[in-house]
Amino acid sequence: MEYGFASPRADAFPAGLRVLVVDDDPTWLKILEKMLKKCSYDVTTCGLARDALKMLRERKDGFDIVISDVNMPDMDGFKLLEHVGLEMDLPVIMMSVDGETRRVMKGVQHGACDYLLKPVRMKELQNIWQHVFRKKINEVKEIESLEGYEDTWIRRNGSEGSDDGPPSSGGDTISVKKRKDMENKEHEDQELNDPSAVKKARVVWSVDLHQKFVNAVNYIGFDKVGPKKILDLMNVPWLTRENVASHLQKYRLYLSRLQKQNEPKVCFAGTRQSDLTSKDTCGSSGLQSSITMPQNSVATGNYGYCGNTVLVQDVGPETCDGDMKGIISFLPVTEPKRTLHSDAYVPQKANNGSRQGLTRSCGSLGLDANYASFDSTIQPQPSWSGEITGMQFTQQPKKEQDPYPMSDDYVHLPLPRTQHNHRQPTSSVNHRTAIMERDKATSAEIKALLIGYRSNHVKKESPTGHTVEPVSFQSEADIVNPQDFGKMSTATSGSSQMKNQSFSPSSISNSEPLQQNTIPGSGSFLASLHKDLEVCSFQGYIPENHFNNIDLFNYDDPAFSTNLQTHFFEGQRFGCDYLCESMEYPVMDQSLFIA
DNA sequence: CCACATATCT
DNA sequence: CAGATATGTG
Repeated sequence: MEYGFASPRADAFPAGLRVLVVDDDPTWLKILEKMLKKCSYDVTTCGLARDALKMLRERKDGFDIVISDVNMPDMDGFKLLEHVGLEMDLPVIMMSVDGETRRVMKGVQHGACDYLLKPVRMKELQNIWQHVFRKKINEVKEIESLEGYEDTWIRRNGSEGSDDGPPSSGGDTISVKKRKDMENKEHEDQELNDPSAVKKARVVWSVDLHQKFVNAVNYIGFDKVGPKKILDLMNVPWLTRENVASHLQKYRLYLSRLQKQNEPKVCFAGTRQSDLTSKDTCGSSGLQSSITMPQNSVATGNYGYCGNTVLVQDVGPETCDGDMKGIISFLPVTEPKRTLHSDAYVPQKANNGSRQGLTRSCGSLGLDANYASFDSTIQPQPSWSGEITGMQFTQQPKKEQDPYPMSDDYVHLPLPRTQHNHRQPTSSVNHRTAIMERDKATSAEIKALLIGYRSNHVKKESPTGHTVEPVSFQSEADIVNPQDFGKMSTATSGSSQMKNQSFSPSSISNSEPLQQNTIPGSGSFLASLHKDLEVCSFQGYIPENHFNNIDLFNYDDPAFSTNLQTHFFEGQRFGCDYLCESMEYPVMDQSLFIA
């Protein structure tokens, strides 16, 4: 079966993979070209990012993958990456001479599917096709995940503009549809001419969909969510308000359950983070935190499970340094959520009470304190939202139970995917049509590992039209002092405290940071989570490709991804560039990685 | 009537 | 259990 590669030589895949290499250094360009050709790839080189972009735009389906240098005079490699991610959803591999983590981090955050260090080795190039392949697979999965929607899904084809992706292997697509049609037919027979009697197709909240949902929720702000708003934000045509409402109901339930679980153990072990004002530049700080964190936690012996512990153990300290892969896996970034003013803890109607509490606590989970200071800034989202254990958004019932749409990159690189999924509001939605046979083995293995989140960014405007804080702000506030990670611990269920935060950055305290998840033995949630992690992540693969890390990362990643996405999205929305500058994702949800 | 929360059903 | 649907409220 073909994989939908537009490549003329799809049959010989990966030979013929169309690679676009962008590097301002002609020497490198030559070298790479040679190497790539040796791999039987169809190589196109380009010395200017601008030209590359132009080329890509002109020949939308002309390439399968892009390899770009980071440092280029005319256009920052990241910028290019960003554009590619947004406009054509192609896998992009970044490369540079130095492996400065911050840079790599940035690349990753911008959606690079891999990051190569020069000199690039043949072996690495030989394997780049994996990214393309993986992407294809993901696309397929995505489609599959829509099967549950029966006819509704068809609309996707029509309504969504698709710039995306290579023409699918229509055959499969069709077959998928066919099946649906059949199903519908059956129903129709029963309900014949009374359309009103027809039951609505059940919405299957795939990881993906859920992801969007969570994104929307976060975006709106926990205390302000409403089905309608979410629906709008999600921008999923066939979804109804009821669907969302229902899901929201479950979601809340889930969250409150979660909260309850952790609530009891309240304690303060957090340290004050007296001044966060340090003006660290994004990426770096995030990175730093992530990297250091493990060490700290280990050293400190504190709640070792500050998430990364697991990773630490597996990865080994060395990783904390040069090894990108390792680092990346630490990327427990999380992103602050913007909220209209969530700190304002506006008491709502009585019946909202519970929710409020929830909100609050969620906040606390995510270093709320840090964000609390700004009004319409960000708010950490309940990172655990939707992940793992509890709320199980459907694992697609269909074909093999691959619950998680694979994300592009996991298989071999530990890069969380951020990328290409972010689309401009307008161009939104990918249209994936390719369907291919799934590599069973692969999927089985990876299966639960990742939750590829695919973002779909939210719509354009904040519904309320409120403005967004300057990002820089965010950066400062969000940055988490690595040192504090080791000490994170529980806190009261934040609510009370949070709401009274005196919104001043300096007073930010970390006292109630990761509370819930961090709590030792705080319940089965953790326990089970841990188990899951172990089971899913390590089985069999540890030794390989940093899998362990990525696995972990992705595994519970919905939150992360969400965050990343959101953040990214915001970046786009608000201009963009801040992304590059303030991409730092505070480390936080390590709790999710509890060991 | 709408949007929402909540309860209950499937 | 997840999601749909019914009911009640503002």
